[in-house]
Amino acid sequence: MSAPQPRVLAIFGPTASGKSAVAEAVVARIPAEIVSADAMQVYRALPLLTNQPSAPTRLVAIWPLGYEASVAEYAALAHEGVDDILAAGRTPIVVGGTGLYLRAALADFDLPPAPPPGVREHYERLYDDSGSERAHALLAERDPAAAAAVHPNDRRRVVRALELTETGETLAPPRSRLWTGEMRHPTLVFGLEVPKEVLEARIETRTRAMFELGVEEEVGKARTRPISRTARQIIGLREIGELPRDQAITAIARRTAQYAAYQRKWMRRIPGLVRLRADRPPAAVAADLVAAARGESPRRGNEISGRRT
RNA sequence: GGCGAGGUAGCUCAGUCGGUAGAGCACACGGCUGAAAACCGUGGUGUCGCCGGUUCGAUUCCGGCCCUCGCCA
Repeated sequence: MSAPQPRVLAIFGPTASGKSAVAEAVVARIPAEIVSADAMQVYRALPLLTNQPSAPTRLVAIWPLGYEASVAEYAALAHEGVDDILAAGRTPIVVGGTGLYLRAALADFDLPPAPPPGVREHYERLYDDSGSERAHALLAERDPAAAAAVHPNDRRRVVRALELTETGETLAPPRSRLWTGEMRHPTLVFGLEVPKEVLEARIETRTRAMFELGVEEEVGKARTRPISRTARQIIGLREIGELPRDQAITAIARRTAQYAAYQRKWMRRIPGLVRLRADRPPAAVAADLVAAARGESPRRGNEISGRRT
C-alpha cells in the first residue's frame, strides 16, 4: 500500500532550525525550486535582519518596506509560483516559518475580502469610543456565530468581524479550513525539530553574527524611509533603532526565542506533519526528507515520525 | 570605620496600621479566516536575607548579625 506520491514538499520549523539550509540541500538532490512562506522575508532592504536565504527563492524581497502586506495577496502569488514550478516539471518546496503563510500557500482559504475604504476606520472608532463590550454586543446582534468565536478584548478581530457584516460576509465560516489537511496538491509537510537549548544557543549566535555583518547600518538606512504597519513588526527594527547595542542584542535574541516558541505551537497543529530531527547536518536531514517523500522508510532509528496527509 | 537607603516571584518592584502576599516583565498552555515576527485568552510562580525577642499569631514591631548601594572618612 503506497501513499500517493506528493507533488509538493513543505518545510516548517522554528527560526534557526535550518529550514533554508535543508531546502537547499534538497534542491541539490532533486529537480526542485524553493518558495518562501515568510511574512517578513517578503520585504526588501533588510536581508540581514530578516535572515534572507542566499539561494534562489521565490517570494523573497518582493515588496518595499512601505508596502502593507496581506496573507491573501501573498497566497495568490504563492499559488502562482507553486503551479508554475509544477508546470515546469519540478517539485515546489515551500519553506517558511510563518505558519499562516505556509498554510495559505498550500491550501485554498477563500479569505473574505478586504473592507471597502473607510469601513475599518469607522469600526475602529466605534470600538474605541463605545468600548469593547458594546462593540462585541453589536457584533453579537449582527453575526452571533462570529461574536461567539471572538473575544471582546480582541480589537482587531471584533473590528474585522464587524466590517465583514457590512458586505454580508462572516469571520466565522461554517467550517474551518485553517487546520484541515485539505491541500491544493498532494503535499508532504516536514517539521524540523531542534532541542530548545540548542535552538536558543543558535539564536544567540545568529543574532550576534547579524551585528558583525552590519545590521545596524542596514536598519539605520531602512529607518529613513517609510515603513508600513506590517513591516514595522519585524523583530529588531525597533530594538536596533532605540537601544544601545548590547541591550538590542539581548532584546532581539529574547524576542526571537519567543517567536520560535510560537512557531513550535504552529508545528503541533499542522495536520500530517512529518517530524525530522534537525540538530545534525542539513545534508543528512535532506537525505531523510527526500527518502520520506519517495515513500521509503528511513533506516532504523526514529528520525522520522508522524503521519501523512 | 561613621551616616543613610535597601534585601519580598526568574527580573524590576508594590504591599501587609501584626492574621503567611501582588503587579509588570519573563515563563507555560490555549485560540486564531485579507495585520500572523501580529492579535487575544488562561495559569502557577515565593523558607517575604539569617538568628533570636514580644505576641494566640511576625514577612510586618524590637534587638543582633550578614549582604548590596550611596555619601562621608
